[in-house]
Amino acid sequence: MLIGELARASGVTVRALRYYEQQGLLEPERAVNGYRHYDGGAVAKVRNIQLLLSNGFTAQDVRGFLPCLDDGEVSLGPACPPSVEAVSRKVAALEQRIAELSAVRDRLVAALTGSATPRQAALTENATTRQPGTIARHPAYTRPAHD
Amino acid sequence: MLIGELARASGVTVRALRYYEQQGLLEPERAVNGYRHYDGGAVAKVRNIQLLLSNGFTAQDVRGFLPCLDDGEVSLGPACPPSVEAVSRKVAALEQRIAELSAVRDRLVAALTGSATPRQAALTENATTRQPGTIARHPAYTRPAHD
DNA sequence: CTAAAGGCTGACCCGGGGGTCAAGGTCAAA
DNA sequence: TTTGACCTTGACCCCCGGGTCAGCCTTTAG
Repeated sequence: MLIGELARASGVTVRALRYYEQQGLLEPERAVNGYRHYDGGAVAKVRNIQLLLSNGFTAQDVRGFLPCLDDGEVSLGPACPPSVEAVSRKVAALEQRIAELSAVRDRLVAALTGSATPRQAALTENATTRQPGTIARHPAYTRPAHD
Repeated sequence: MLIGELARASGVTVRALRYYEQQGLLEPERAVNGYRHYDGGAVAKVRNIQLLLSNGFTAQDVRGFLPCLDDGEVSLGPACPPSVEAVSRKVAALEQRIAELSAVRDRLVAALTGSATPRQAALTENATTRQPGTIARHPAYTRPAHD
C-alpha cells in the first residue's frame, strides 16, 4: 500500500509516517519511482507507534519497544533485542506511570463526587518521606507528554 | 520559602518553577526586594504539577486540574471550577490512557515471559473494526508525552 | 494531451517544557 | 567592606512531534 492509503487506514497523517520513517520506526520498500510501499502489517505497527507516542514515549523509546510488539506476534523473551532487563525497566516505568495516572484519576473522581479524601497531602505517595537537600528529579519518564 | 528552597524541597529546578509561574500555575507572594515567597503548600502543589506534566498533560490541562487537587483538600464537586463535565472528560481520557498503558505493559510482560498472546493484531482493541476512509485520529489526549 | 490526484524531497515554523547564559540587585557572614 | 550565595529579568537555544508550503515527478482518468 502507498503512504496515503496507510495514512487513511491507520489514522495518522502522511507527514507523520514520513517522520516515523526518518526516526527509524518504519522501513517501507521503495518502488522504482521512489514511492514508498508498505505491507499489511504496517497498519498495526503504525497504530502501535502512535499509541506509544501519544502516551508520552519518545521515538527512541518506541524503537526499543517495537520488536516486542510487532505483527501481533509477541516475540519470545530473549529474542526481544533490548534484552530482558531493558524491557523490564520500561515495564516498571509503565507501572509507575499507570499508578500515577490512577492517583490523579482517583483525586478527580473524589473531587467530582465530593467524597472527602482524608488529608492526602500530595499525589506522590512518599511526599512525607523526602529529605530536603536531596535533589530528586522525578524518577519516572521525565519526557513523555508531547503527544 | 524562597525559590531555591522550594526547588530543593520539591525536586524541580528553579527554572521550572519560574516557568510554572509564567504559565499561571503558581502565584507566589513577592517580597519588597522582588524575591518570590512560597507557602508550605507549594511543595505539594509543585509535585502535583510536575506529576501531571510528566504524565503528558499540558500546562493548560494542569491549570484546569489544579483547583481540584490543591492542598491535599479535595475541593467539593461544583466548587471545582471547570465544572463537573470538563473534569469528567479529563477523567475519561485518563481512564483511556491508563488502559492503553496497561495494554502496552501486558504486551511487554508477555514478550518477556514468552507466553504467546493469541493473535492480537494491535494494541488498539478495535483494530479490526475500522473503516478505511474514516480518518480517525487518536481520540485520546493527542499531545501528552513531553515529559 | 491534459488535468487531477498522489507521491517525492527540502525547508521553514510552531508550541511545549524547559537549559543556559548574561548582567545586575540583595543579603548574610566574615 | 568585601565575598559568596542567592535572587531578579531577559534573551537565546534545544529537542520533539509534527504542520505546512514549495517545487517537482508520476500515474490514472477523461
